[in-house]
Amino acid sequence: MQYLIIKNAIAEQIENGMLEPGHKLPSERVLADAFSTTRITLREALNYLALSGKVYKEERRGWFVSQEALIFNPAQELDILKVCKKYNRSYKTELIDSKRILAPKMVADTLNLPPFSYVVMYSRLIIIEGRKVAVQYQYLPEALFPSLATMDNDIDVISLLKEQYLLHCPSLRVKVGVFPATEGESAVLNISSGSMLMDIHQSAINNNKKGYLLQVIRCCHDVIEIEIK
Amino acid sequence: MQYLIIKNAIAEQIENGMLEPGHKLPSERVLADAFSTTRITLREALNYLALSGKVYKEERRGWFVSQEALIFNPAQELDILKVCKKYNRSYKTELIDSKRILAPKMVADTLNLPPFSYVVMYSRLIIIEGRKVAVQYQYLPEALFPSLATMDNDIDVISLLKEQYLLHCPSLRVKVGVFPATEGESAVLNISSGSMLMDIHQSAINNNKKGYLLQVIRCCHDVIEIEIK
DNA sequence: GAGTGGTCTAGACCACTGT
DNA sequence: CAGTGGTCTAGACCACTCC
Repeated sequence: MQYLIIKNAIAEQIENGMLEPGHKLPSERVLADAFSTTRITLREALNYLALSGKVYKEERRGWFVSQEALIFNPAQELDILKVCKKYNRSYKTELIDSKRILAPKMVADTLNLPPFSYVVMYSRLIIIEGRKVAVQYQYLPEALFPSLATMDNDIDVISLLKEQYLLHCPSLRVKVGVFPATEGESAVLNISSGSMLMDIHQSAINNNKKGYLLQVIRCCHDVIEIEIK
Repeated sequence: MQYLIIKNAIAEQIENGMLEPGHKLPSERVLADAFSTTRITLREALNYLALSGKVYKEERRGWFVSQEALIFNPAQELDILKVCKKYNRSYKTELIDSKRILAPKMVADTLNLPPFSYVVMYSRLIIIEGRKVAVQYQYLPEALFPSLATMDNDIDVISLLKEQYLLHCPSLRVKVGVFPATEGESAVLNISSGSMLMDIHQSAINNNKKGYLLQVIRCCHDVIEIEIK
């Protein structure tokens, strides 16, 4: 199988440090020529390489060498940017949207909200080392955070929680899966529609079974490794 | 984009119950004809559909409709077959291999073993509803289970642990990721080389920091959803 | 042995990116 | 505007599965 040979050849170049994290690979046509094959076969090799987390693709921009994965413990940590800091990675977030909505079923179920509850939702784009790597959604029940309903601006949800609630919360409930990107996520992350994202749900529930935060992180799978201790 | 239209059309058939879990889809050539396209484009649609966990492929056998995912809590449960029982799914395991080996670095690190420790390793194939869905590896330090070294046969590791150790273990340490199948795994699972598998590491460490089990489950990603409470 | 999926060729056109 | 990736066509041959 030619595509496996090509995949391994490129993987070796990366492991030997010939291609540094973040760098762009030569264009598909150049690589196809170099391996005396067609673009279809070459793309097959790159797609498999991407599954292994060694390279990633940005829509219409090309293929890039992945950084080493960040190890993240979603049962104890809400703030993924803190992990970036630990790894000395540059990072940035951008507010995509914030709004007050009727709690969707998934949110209401997770946070044990009564019917017709409103939640405030923030969605943010997470950018690490200049790469758009994840979308983060935070849902806060309006009943517990009445002041939020009147705020349009970005706020630091995690600090807010720490002040008000987090001390009473022994640990987070976590759900992890792998699901394809929605249209919207593909657009903001610059990835092809339907690519696979790692899906991390973290919910903070107090001892009275009241949920005060659901955070959903949808992240390119080569970026994060999950470890729960 | 034609392939997205095809993907959605097939997804709709599944959601409407026209295609039942476990059933085989028509052949690629038939489907390509039905959508007036080429096999390449049709395969692209199916590949994306597979990412979303709605269908899966068996090597050279065809495409099948996925079952609903099992929800599994790896922080509290070692035995995935118990979960099958809960969901009323038929299941079976087959011993692939059992041997005594020098602990690989990953195992020694996880279980805090001294250099040159031996471990006993069992690998098993997990079959649910007739489908080969996962490979399970169990590593037990020989020092803690001296009787195992002389045994060739299959044993129920989980029962053994429960008897000897598990009562002292408050919870398991878990690591989750997404990694491609190795050659060997592809072969036993009947999936294409390099397809994506969900990777679940569970380690049982006692209060003296002695590790007495590392279990690694490598599972088709449409089969399991992970939930940690 | 017929049919299937796995792999590959050799092109093509379009929309978009980067300069 | 040149070059890139995204998508698609219309074939082909092989190895394997299933009957």
